[in-house]
Amino acid sequence: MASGTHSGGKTPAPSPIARKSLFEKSRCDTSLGILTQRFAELLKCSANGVLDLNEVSQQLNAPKRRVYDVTNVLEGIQLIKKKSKNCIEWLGGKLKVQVCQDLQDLIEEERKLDELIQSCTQQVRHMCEDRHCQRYPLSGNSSWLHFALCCWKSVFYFLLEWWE
Amino acid sequence: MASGTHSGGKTPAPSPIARKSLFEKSRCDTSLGILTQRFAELLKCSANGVLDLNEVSQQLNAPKRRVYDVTNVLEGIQLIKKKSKNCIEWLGGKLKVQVCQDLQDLIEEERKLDELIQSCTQQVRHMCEDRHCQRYPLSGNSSWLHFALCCWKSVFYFLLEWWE
DNA sequence: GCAATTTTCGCGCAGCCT
DNA sequence: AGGCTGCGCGAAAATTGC
Repeated sequence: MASGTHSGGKTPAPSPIARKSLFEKSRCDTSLGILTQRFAELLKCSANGVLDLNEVSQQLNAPKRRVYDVTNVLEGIQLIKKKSKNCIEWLGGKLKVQVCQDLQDLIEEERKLDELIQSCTQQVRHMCEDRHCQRYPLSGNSSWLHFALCCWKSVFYFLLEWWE
Repeated sequence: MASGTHSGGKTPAPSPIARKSLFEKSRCDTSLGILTQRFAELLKCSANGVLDLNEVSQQLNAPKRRVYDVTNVLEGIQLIKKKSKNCIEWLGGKLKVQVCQDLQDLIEEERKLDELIQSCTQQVRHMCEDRHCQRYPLSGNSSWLHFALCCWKSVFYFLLEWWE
C-alpha cells in the first residue's frame, strides 16, 4: 500500500536494487487465503450479514481488487449474494463454523443423555442382582420405590437444565 | 486463450480496431464465479474428494492461474486442503448439504427424546394426582412399581432404536 | 438515449518458494 | 526448474448525469 517495493505494472519507480529491509511485507501477510479468513471474520461480526465492500477493503487494509477475488468465488459457492452496488449479503444463514458449533452442542446434549441413561441402567442392574430385593421386592423402604424416585429426580434435574 | 483480442500485458498485437464479431467471448463466460461452480461440480463427482489441479485446468478449459484463484479462497474457508503438489483434497468430509442432513438427524433424535420424556412426565403427574395412590402408595400391584417397569421398558426400547 | 463516471474483474507478468 | 501466487493494468459492465 504505502511502499513501492515491487516492480509490477507501471508504479513510479521499479528500483532494480531490491529495497528489502525493515518493514518488508512477507507474501503470506497478504495471501488470498488469509484475506478470505479475515473476510469471513468480518461477516461473522456483522449482525445482518450485509457488508459494504469499501469498508471491507478499508478494514482489511487490502486493495479492492483482492476483495473481488474473494467475493467472486464465495458467490460461486452461493455463500454470498450481490445485494447492490458495493454491497454483498451473506446467504446460507450461518457460517460453517457456526453450524459446526451447533453440531457440537447437540452432540454434547446427546452425551449427557447417554450418561443419564447409562447411570440409570446401572442402578437397575444392581437392583436386579440384589438377592434380598429379588426375594422381597416391596419389603421395607423398597429399593424399587427408591429407584423410581431417584430416577425421576435426576430426570427432573436434567429437564431443568435442558430448559434453561 | 486462442485469441489476442484484448490489449493487456504484452500479448503480440493490440490491434486497435476492435475485432468484435462472431466468436466474441463475453466476460462472464470465463468469470471466476462460474469457474468456481464448475470446480465444485468436479469435486462432487470425484469420489474420494481429491483433485489434480492440472486435470481440473484441462477439464474446465481454464488457465491454471485461475484455478489457483479458486482453490486459494476455498482453502481460506477450510473447504479444501492442499494435499500435495498439484493436488487438493476436499475437507469437511461432506458437502454442505450433507452437513445439514446430519443436523436434521440430530434434531429429530432430540425431538424423540423430548417426546419420551414428555410422556413419562405425564405419567408421573397422573400418578401424583391419583388419590388412592397417594393414600396407599404401595398397595396391590402398586402403580409405582408398574410405573418403574413401564418407564424402563420405554427407555430400553428407545435404546434399542438408538443403537440401531 | 448517449457520454461521463464508477464499479467489476479478466488477465498474465514477474518474483516467491521450494 | 517449476509450481505457486501477489499484483495492478486497463477494458467490460453498470450507474449516473444531461
